[in-house]
Amino acid sequence: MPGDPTQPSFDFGPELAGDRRRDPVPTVPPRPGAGRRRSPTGRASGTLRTPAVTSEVSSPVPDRPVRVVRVRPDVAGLDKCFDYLVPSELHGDVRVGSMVRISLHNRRVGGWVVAVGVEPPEGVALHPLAKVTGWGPPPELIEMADWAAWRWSGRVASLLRTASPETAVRGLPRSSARASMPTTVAVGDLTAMAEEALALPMSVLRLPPASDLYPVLVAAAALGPVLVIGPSARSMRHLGLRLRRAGGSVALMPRDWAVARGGAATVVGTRAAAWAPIPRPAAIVVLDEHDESLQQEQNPTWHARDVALERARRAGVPCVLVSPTPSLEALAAGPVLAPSRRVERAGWPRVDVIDTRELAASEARYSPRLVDVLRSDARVLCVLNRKGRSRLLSCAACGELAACERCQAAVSQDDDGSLRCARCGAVRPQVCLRCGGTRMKNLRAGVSRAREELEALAKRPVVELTADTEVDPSGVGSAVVVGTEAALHQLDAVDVVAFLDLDQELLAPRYRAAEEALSLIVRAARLVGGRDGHGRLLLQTRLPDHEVVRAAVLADPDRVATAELARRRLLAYPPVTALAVVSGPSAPLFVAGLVPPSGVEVLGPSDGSWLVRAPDSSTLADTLAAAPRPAGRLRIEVDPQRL
DNA sequence: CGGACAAGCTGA
DNA sequence: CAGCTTGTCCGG
Repeated sequence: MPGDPTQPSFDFGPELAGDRRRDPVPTVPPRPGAGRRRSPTGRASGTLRTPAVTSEVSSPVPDRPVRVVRVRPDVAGLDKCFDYLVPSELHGDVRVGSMVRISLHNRRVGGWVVAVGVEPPEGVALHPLAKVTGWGPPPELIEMADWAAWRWSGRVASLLRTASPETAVRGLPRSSARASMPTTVAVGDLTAMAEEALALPMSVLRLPPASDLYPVLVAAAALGPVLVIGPSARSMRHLGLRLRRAGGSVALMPRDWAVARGGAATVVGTRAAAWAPIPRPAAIVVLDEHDESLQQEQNPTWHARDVALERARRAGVPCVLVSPTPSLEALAAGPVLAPSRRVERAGWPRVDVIDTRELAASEARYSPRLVDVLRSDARVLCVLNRKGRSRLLSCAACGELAACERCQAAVSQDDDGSLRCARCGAVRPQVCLRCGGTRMKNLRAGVSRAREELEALAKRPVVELTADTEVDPSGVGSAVVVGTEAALHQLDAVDVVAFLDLDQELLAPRYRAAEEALSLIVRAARLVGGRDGHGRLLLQTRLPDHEVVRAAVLADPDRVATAELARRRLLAYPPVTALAVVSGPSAPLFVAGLVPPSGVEVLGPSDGSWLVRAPDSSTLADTLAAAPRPAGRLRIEVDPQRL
């Protein structure tokens, strides 16, 4: 296939050829809007003399080739840029974003060209670049990395690494195919909605769990080379391949980095694809925007949604956040488009709520309704978010809770029956510390224990599926599956998902518990399908009127959003405010250097960490950036998912 | 981060 | 005081 971008003929792409022909200075015109928001401040500047850079770049002198470039080294713990000479034979290969090797302090290290045509500082002997490794992120992403480092109080280099190819890219594939779709399948209402969303600068598209998102992808791809991000690698790959099969030019990240950098493909990928090197996206779409895996766990804790929003804003292109249950952050960012109530309801499954308060104690854990389902031939997944045999025990004789003799934390039961403390790791035999009794009552069964009990009730095999069990999900066959939420990721489709103890999710001591619980229900809903199928969710709870339960029953995620926003206002939690958790050995020193402006509070320490609360993320970032960074280990978690 | 170099410690 | 450890500084 001649135009297939996945089988490319590699050469130096049109961009490079053009540079050679027209102008030896492959400069990037400074975008007038780049400084609109408060610019990423200070730490990165080092010897930067910005005015000189700007004037150089905006009025390139043709007969003065690139002689000096500014390079950001890929060295952890060094947040500074340095200037280097470009040997004349490398002029054509060096542009903003290029990956190079430099000698720094007698070491060879990698780095990125962040500016060209730099006025070198006086009195410093410049070294030449050691090597041009290959293509790197486009200039917009070099700027985005500065912004994100400021926004999440992190290191620029770590973000540039995310935006860079895994192996050196010497040339870009010649791409003759156009990125847009040659043919469009008739897909009805969803296409119209997606087009409506794409006509707005920013919008939230609330589509129920059972929706096929392919029409959204097609509608976006019709605009040109777009960037589409979602949490699950499998489903993003699937969507991308569908588009490719229909004739679209598709780059699957991270594998097709070079194709994406070529700029003529629809770019599809997971979280890191928010940094895909597509030079001029026509739009950015984030699927399942509510999913917490779109946020990076390690520092800097950037969120793909926020990166996408900022990228789109800077490029002046539409950004669409798609989710069955948009986060409060998304709802705060723009208008919501949703299908009719009829259509939205059809895309959520039927939900049976079992009020366990009304059941006899013996039936509360496994309700008669659940037992009926277990004894049918339906494919059933039981979700219980507790691993092991038991998480909370009490003495059968005296009722004393089983606690750790060393640190008093609640202990849980190992598979061999001994009691283990999750906090300090102490292990002791199953003996009551108060009365010496040796029989324990399970107050909360873990998955292993539940498996045994369910098998007795179901009268058919029950298999356990957690993040660390080695069961091939396809080999489960007709067995009932019991597992933690990991099972919701591993299985493809079932008839019934039963939450054995939804209250554990609803009452979890985390400020996002309600959103997280609804997110789990959405996952479950995807496994059982929409209302028109025969799939069902079964929720065992003592809180049948909780807004999460009501939202699932009524297919109305807005109930959670409304209740949750009121709570966040009351407690001054995000997105009403912006938070950062500061911890680590150097935290006391860092916190001492903070100068909180009015409206910013520093709370703590509690367990060795501080909480910084600001009215908005921009103020938070400015406050954190203004404090000196002490040496030593320091963790600054901006936008923590948990507190 | 990690190399360079200086200051501090140890043992004969 | 050689030989080593530990700490601080700085990179173009």
